[in-house]
Amino acid sequence: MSTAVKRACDACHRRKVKCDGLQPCRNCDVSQLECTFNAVPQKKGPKGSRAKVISELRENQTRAQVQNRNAAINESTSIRTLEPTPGLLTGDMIKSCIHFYFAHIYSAMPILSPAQLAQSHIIDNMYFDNDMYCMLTALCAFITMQPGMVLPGMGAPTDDPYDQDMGACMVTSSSFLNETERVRKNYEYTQKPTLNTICTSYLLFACYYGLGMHPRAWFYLREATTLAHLEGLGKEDTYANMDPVDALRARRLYWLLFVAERYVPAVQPFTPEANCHFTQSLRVAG
DNA sequence: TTATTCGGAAATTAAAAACA
DNA sequence: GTTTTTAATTTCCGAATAAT
Repeated sequence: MSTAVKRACDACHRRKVKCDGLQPCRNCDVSQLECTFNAVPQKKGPKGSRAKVISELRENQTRAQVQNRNAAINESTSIRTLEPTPGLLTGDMIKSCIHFYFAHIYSAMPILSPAQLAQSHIIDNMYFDNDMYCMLTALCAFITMQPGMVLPGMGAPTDDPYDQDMGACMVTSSSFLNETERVRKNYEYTQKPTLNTICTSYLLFACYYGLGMHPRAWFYLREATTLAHLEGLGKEDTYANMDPVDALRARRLYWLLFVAERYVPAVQPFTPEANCHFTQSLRVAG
């Protein structure tokens, strides 16, 4: 390799080509450029304390390691949090809510089938069926906020809707509500909606309506209605090929949505009484 | 085919640190 | 003080790209 010149001219420096150091240099001569040395060379060598640079690098590396670790933790957490939470929805809770539903709600909201929910494998398989899991969590969220509902393992209900048990019910209901929405992000429920998908949207509407969160409630009502139309529940032909039990559910669900969009009062502040009023208004409309 | 550009390896240089 | 280490800067090789 040829030795480097002491200093390359401005043009050779800019062009990153070897300068022969002559005046003018061969490159400038061939290119018919003025061969100049106007650039002021920078001072070479470290500036300031080297120890400072090393400690700064160490600090940066440590910071990067911490950030990477936090990112890894966040990533694993975000993946985990979209899965159903083991143990949150117990068999006892589901059975209690289903019992309460058929005893007090079914007459006003007959969108679930007693025969279908009586099958024991539903609870056993719910962790493998996001649609069913979300429908059950939404159902439990709605039922546990109903006045008179007693959580499994708690005492008899009182007449005071603001007592401690009622508070526990609302906390439980809220956790089921969050669980439903969280797990729903885990799969594309709008791609192949089922009756349970539409029921879940409807139950979310009912929950948020009961909580006085009307914009969110109307969002879910509209979602349920849109999914129902996409599935053709507004056409009689759709029911011809359906299982008779599902057809009955679907027909009731469609008309319940129809009624809810037109007759449920638009704005009400949340109170337990308002929640009762909502359930009663469904009975009247039905 | 020739000319030009430019990424980056290697060389150069000087300041800071280590050592006697 | 001298030597070693480290880091900033420069030179220019050679691959990629553009121009003819």
